[in-house]
Amino acid sequence: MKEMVALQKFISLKGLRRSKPREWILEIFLGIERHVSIDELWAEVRKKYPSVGYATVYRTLKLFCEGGLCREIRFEDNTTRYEHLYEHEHHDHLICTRCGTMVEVRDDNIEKLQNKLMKHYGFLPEYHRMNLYGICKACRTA
Amino acid sequence: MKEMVALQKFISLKGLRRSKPREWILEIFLGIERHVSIDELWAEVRKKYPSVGYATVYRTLKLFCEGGLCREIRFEDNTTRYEHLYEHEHHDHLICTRCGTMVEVRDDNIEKLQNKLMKHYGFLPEYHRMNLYGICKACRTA
DNA sequence: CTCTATGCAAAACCTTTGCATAGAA
DNA sequence: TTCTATGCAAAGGTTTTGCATAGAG
Repeated sequence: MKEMVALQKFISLKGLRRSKPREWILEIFLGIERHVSIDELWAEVRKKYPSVGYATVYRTLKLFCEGGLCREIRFEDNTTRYEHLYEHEHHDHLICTRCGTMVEVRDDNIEKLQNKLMKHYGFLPEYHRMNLYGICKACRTA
Repeated sequence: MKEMVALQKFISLKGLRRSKPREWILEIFLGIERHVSIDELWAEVRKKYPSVGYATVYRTLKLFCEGGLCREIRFEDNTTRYEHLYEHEHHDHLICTRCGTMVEVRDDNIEKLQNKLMKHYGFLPEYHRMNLYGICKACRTA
């Protein structure tokens, strides 16, 4: 898949070396659509490739971030998670405070106003994080 | 001050007890307008009240949060900080990626769109966190 | 008196690193 | 061969807790 190509390209570019563990971790990571923590990803990787160590997953995720394949996100509940980034558009999150469900959203009007707001305060916009918390439909009708 | 009254009220309500350390910590906390980490606050508290322990500051900040006096915020750079909340309006942050300067802002149009967005996805809005990152004027002209 | 609050130190976590060995190029 | 990558274990940080004592009600 194209992410694997992007990874190998990035690896060559940096003068690093291809390796099986990196390919395995990317394969498993891409197969999970949720945002995963290192622990969760490690557990999943080990199911199929038991030899992989925690530190490798840790270092590999950092490498993926550098290579533009994923993004680290820190939530209010003290957890650090990683989400797919490669060819994914920028998006924000709606998070259910009951069940934890997360929906990726994007609203161009909000984006515009955010940039306008930054400019108004003299900032050159770079990026942003917006998490909207509430109770999802399923939880409200349950 | 009114925050002190609110604190004592909250303490009675919960069947807890008043104490000097709690008053001291609140006094120092309110005197700092920046967002502080536990360490920073502890250092400031000790300057005036050397007997106070780290764990007390830690537990007291949690208590303040419960009592609606402060809010814990976790930033992308892995730091946990606390900001005043009592009778402070909701606000978001503009953060300079060069110097770390933080500006508190509020944009009602954005707020409205955020609520609209949540409702569109079936969420009952509760609260949100929005951090906009960029380069501030001072850093750009420096 | 009774039960909470505190300070200290240690435990529990999570993140990051050092090092000897395996593996790419 | 020469470096990088890996797994393990241990080190670093930070957050949280246990416990004996002080203190509030």
